Amino acid sequence: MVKVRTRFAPSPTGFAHVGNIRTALFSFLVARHTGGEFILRLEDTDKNREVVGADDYILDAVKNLGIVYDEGPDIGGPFAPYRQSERLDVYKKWADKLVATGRAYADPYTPEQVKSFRVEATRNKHAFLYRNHRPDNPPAWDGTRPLRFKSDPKNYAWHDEVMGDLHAGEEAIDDFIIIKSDGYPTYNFAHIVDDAEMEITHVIRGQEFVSSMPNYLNLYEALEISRPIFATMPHILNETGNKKLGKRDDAKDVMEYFKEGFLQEAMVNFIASMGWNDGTEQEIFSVDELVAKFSLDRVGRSGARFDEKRLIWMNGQWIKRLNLDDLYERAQDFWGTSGREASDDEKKKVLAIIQDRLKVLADLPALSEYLFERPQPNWTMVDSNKQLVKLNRDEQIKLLETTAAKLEMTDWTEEKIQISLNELLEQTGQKPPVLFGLIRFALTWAIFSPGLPETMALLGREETLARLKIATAG
RNA sequence: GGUCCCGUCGUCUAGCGGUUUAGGAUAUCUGGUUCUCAUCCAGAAGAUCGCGGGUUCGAAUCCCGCCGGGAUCACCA
Repeated sequence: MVKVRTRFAPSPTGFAHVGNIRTALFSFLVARHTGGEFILRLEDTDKNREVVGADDYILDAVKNLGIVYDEGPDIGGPFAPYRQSERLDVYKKWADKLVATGRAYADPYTPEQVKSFRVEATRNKHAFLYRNHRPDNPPAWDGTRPLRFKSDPKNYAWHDEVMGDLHAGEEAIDDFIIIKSDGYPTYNFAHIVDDAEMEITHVIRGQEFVSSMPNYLNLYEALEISRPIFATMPHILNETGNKKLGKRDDAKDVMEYFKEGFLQEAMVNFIASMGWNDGTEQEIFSVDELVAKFSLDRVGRSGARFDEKRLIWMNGQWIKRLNLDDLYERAQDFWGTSGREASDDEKKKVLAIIQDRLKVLADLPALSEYLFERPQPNWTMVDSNKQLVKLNRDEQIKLLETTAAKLEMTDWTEEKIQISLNELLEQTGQKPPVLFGLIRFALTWAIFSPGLPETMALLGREETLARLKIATAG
C-alpha cells in the first residue's frame, strides 16, 4: 500500500485561527494514524496579501500545538522547496504542457473588459461564465497576460471521505486563471501541481473549496494527474454561530490562547472534539490517543460553534492532570510581580495548593499573589459577609487574638494546625463559617483561597502570626 | 440569482429502522465534601430530533417537498 502523505498549506497572510488549525490537526492525525507523513507547504503566491513574518508566525503556532511536520520550508525534505514562490519553474513546466496540448490559452481581455462581461451577466440574472467569451484566436502566451485553463465542462460525481458522495453540473466549471500576469500561479493551479509533485495522497481542506471541486477535477484530467483522496472539513462557526470563522472579524489568533495560558493538550483536545469523536463517551484525549483513534469517517458533516466556556473547562482538566514539575515549567511566564521573585521551591508549593483551582494559567497571579506578599487588609470583605457581621469589630479582633495565642503553641504541620483549629472551635464556641471565615480573611484578604491548614502551613508560623497581628491592629 | 453543503438539549455531540420514556459532556441551578473559591460526588432542569407529507407493524434514523442557516461564484487562498 502507498504511504499516506497529507499536508497543511497555509498562505502567509496573517495568523492562524482555530479553523485553520483544525484542518492542520486532522491532516496530521490522518498521516500519523497510518504511520504516514505530514508536510507543511507555504502557499505564498499572492504578493499583495502577503504579510511579512506571517510565515514563521504560523509555523510557530503549528509547532506550539505539538503538530510535527516531516517536511517543510524551514526543515526541507525530498520535495523541496516547500515555498511556492520558489517553485515558479515547476508551475511553468506544467503550464507549458497545458499550452502544448491546447488546454490553456492567454487571456486577451483587460481586467476591465472581463469585469464588464460579469456585470452584464449579473444584470441579465444569469451566472457569469468566462468560457462564454472564450476568444477564437487567443494571442501567444508571453507571460504578460494571464494564462487560462481551457475547461471541458461536464458533470462530475466524486467521493469525499467526510461529506460522502458529492456531485455538480457542468455549469460549475469555467476557464479559470492558472498563471497570473505577474507570473505567479493561482492557488487553483499551484496546489494541484504541488500535491502531485509532492505525492500527497489525501487532500484535506475547508468547506469553502467544495464549490471549486468540479474545476479541479477537470484540471486533474487535463494534466493527466490521478486524483487524490478528498476530505472536506465543515466550518467552525463564530460564537454567534451565524458564519464561518474568519480572521477578518471575530476569529482569534491561536497564539493568543497560549498567551492566556491555555495548554497545547487542551487546545488540541478541544479542536479535535469539534466535529470528531470516537463514538464512546470519552471527552479527554491526548494527542497519542487521537493519533491512535482518529479516522475521517467519524468526522461530522455539520459546522460547529466555537464555545470558549468548554475550552476553559477542558483546560482546567488538563492542568489538573499535570504533575507538579510539568506545571511549574509551563507556569514560568505567568507569575505575578511577587511570585516571580519567589524561589523555585516556594513556587512549587504554591502551585501544589492552587492546581485544582487553576483553569487558565493567566489566572495565576490572582490565585497566588497574596501567598507571596502580605495583602492589604480590607475590612469591607468582613463587613459584607453575612456570617461575620453577627460579631462586632472588637469581638472579631478578640477571636483573632485567641487564634494567634493558640497557634503560637502549635507544631507547624498541616495536621497539627487542623487539630488546633478544631480546638479553637470548641474553645470559642464559634461555628466554622464564623471563625474560619474570619481567619481566612485575616490571612489572605482574598475572595477565595485554598483551605486554611494548607495555607497556614505554606505561609509558615511566623508569617501567619504576623498577618494575624496586622489584622488585630485594625 | 446560479451551484453545492448543512439542520438532535443554550453549546460540543452519541444515535446508521425496533434495546430510546433520545445517551454523554459543557454551561445553568440545588445538595454534600467541619470557612471561601475550585476540584470531586450526588441530583435537577433543559431537545415536540427545522417544518410538512409519505414508506413501514414501527422513523431522529428511508423517500419527497418546504423552511432556515452556511459556503462559493476574484489576476485570494
